[in-house]
Amino acid sequence: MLAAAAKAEVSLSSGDSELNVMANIWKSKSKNTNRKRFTDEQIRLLESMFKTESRPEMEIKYKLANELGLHPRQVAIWFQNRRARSKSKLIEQEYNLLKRSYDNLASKFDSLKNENQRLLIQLQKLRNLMGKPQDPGKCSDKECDNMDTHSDAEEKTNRLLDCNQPKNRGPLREDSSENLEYVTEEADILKMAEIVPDGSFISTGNWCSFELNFESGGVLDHPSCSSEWWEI
Amino acid sequence: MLAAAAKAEVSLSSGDSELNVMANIWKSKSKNTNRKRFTDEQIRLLESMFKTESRPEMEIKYKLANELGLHPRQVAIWFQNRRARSKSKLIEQEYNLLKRSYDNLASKFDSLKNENQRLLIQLQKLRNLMGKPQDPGKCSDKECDNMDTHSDAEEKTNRLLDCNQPKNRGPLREDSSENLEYVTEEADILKMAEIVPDGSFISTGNWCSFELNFESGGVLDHPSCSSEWWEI
DNA sequence: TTATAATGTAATGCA
DNA sequence: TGCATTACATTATT
Repeated sequence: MLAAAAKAEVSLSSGDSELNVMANIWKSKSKNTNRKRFTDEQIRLLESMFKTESRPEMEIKYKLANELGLHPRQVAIWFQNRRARSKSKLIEQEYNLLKRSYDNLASKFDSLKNENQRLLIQLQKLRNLMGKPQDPGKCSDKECDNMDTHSDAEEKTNRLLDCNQPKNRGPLREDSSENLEYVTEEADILKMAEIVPDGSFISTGNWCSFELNFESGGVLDHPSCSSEWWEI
Repeated sequence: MLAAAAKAEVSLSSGDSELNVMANIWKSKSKNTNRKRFTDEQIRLLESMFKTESRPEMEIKYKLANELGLHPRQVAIWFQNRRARSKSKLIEQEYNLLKRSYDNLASKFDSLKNENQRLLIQLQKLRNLMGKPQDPGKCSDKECDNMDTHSDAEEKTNRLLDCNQPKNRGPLREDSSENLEYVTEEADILKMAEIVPDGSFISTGNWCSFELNFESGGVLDHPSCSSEWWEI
């Protein structure tokens, strides 16, 4: 036995088959302590303890160990592993939560786009009804600008959305279909907007560039303040 | 180091209860002694193998084991553990990806909301420009007034906002009911915007009904922003 | 120094 | 074989 340990030590530097030796040692150990897999009873108590206190004091651990016929070390390790497990589970939960949130937001986004389109149509119809829609002198500068740049803004939105699509591979698989729908819809909206005879379509540079800015998320800590981008 | 190992061995032969043995083993702060870790060389080869094939054939495993001086079983287990590791890493990656996607979409949603609001305002302006806005039968009493319509829209969106505010801090809250509310919301807005007599949007229930559910939690999160309503 | 959180890794056992 | 679990190691922190 002692020879075996010595051999392990020696083979450390050789870095080869000492693993076998160690494996044997372990096996013999675990044969002695034939307690892989705690019993249900043990698990139950540990679990209930974990529920109230995920990181108990030494004393409690000792008490637990005593009650369960385990070594305090085993109890401590169990708690460690348990914490790790619960953490990784938490991550998964948060992922699912986030996923649902995303889907929800996506559907809202969709609805909002539809509404936007309808509003555009309404605007179109209204403008058509009024033969000569806007006379520049009448409306205040800003409002007038809004009017004139309406389709412009729309186009910006389109571009925004369009360039959103390719990089929006985030929400995994099924999202791609949504993206396609978005694209189609946006194209339609764009067509609608193009009907507008005011010709205020200014293909200003690519709005995608602004997209690239906030990839790290932190930039948009105040997303509701982002209204400036199309306010131009 | 060798002394430590020897100590463990001795306690084994002394025939103590196995718990004491384990205790001694633990206490013997096995510094470098217990090197069950594979060699860098071994890891390297395994790793490079894993890159090309994460679940190799039996034959390959045997060959690897032979080359590395490991048991085939060890090699198989290594691959298994390696796969598990890479999987959990993948989950984390996907979470981050999804998170970015969410933020991205949220900002787009925000922009879209702003534009939507703008469109509403424009519609209102146009309507005001036309002396005779809508036929009374269609629109509700309040909406037919000049800017009040707009205010109504704001109010509605405010409610939408309110129900969303609580989860403003992060996408971590469940909000399955929001969709329904939003749909109603949209319909109302559309109704408001509806001036063309196609009669598609007959008035539904009153939107006031859902103003009671939500506490305005995170409204103060972005006090400086005028876009609080329409907020997610 | 001890203790332990956090992370990684080898191995076990069951379905 | 896949998966959860046990045990242990390593590193960093206090």
